[in-house]
Amino acid sequence: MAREKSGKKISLQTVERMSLYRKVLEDLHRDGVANVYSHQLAELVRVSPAQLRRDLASFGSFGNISKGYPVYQLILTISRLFGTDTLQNVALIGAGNLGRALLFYRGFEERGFHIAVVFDIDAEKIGRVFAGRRCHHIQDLEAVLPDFGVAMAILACGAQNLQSLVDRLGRAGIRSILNFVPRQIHAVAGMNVENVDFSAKMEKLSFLNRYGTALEFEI
Amino acid sequence: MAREKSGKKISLQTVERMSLYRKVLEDLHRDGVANVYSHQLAELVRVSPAQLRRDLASFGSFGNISKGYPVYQLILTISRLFGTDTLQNVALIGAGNLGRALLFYRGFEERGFHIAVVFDIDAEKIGRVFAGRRCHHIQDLEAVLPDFGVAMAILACGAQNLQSLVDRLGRAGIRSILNFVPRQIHAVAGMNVENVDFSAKMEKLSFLNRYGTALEFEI
DNA sequence: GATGCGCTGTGATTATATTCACAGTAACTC
DNA sequence: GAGTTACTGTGAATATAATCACAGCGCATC
Repeated sequence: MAREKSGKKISLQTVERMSLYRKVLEDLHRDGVANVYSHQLAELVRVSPAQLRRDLASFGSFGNISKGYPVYQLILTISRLFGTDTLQNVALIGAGNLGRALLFYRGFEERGFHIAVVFDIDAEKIGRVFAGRRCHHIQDLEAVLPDFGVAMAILACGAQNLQSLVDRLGRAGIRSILNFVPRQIHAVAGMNVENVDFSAKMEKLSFLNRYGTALEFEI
Repeated sequence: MAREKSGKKISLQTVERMSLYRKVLEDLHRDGVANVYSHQLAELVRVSPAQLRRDLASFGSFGNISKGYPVYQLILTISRLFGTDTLQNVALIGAGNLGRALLFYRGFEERGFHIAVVFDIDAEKIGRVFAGRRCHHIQDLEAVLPDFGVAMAILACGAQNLQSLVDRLGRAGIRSILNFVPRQIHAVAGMNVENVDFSAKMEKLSFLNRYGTALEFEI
């Protein structure tokens, strides 16, 4: 949990919502909107106005009391908060179907992340170039990584020896991992892990389909 | 929020953790483990033993007081809770890079979801077969969907006219949407939406890299 | 320059989630 | 069959998150 210098905590849930806010603020900016009131923005992201105001206030006050919040400036402030106001290099482990889809995905670049280097274990893929990036063998991780100054890695590889790969990444200076592999991995000291599990989301949706509207839940 | 017949609520956070539990329970089952204690399972998913016990207790008691929890039976119970003990058909909208990666992804099938039908807007793709599934034009949504009995859809398409597509899906009987498009969409009445936003997760990680360990947070 | 309006930021309150801690008990020992 | 151990399930306590509600203010209007 990060703290402001005044000692106020900023919760991770607030940080997650901040991504949402930024997303719709980008839309508003595209549409030429210069200022927005908390109740308008809150309506767009389906959050209560009070919560929005508290979230934004948690890292300083930005709202003009009669104009609302300045759209563009808020985008910049949130980007700075994330550290995505400048592009940062990330590494991709695994050039399978998902890995290659991520390489071609433009959303990362738009939000400040550049996949700079790719690793795989499949000899057939080594040396090939995917969307402008050459694929290296995972053996050469320690040798190649320093050239790119990456602090974050995306895991889209197979599940074999996953944890030892994570440990290795930690030793090689990786501080954060976005994990697409549906296995539980354990962060080494000081490392942060976020899991993306499509199926888990589907399971939640399937649960909601069954019990979400009917309030009685039978075993 | 679903309720048990006794009136106890089961929270969505509990449901999300249930996916984690099931994942590591599958691992244990593969390894031939028959029973597991709450503190062991809790350690594996990095959750407190008390929370694990409360989560599991929230839909009935299952633990044997001296053997712990029966691994296989718990997997079955959680599957039933999700409604994934039988395979269910889902629709995929968008056969771009991401959509095709999802078609080839085996994780869905393993967890009870079968992508049965694919739609796209790109004339070049209509009629082609991806991983055994023929791609239909999005125009034919209403005509084709009923053949497959799907209640869930995965959105992996472009952002244009996204909300009207969502409305259309709702009218065509889709009750849940897994949305990969990084735009905010609004569910119609009775519909559930889950968003998957890779970049948002990266933003959170990037934030943690900056402020996660150092507790002081400067504007 | 006085009045009114409607906004933000935030203390106080309520709701929700997590942890603590222990009663109750099955299995195992002697 | 009495004693010991170590577990589960759960009421009580705590911590965290969300909401309410309002003071205080900038701007518009007259």
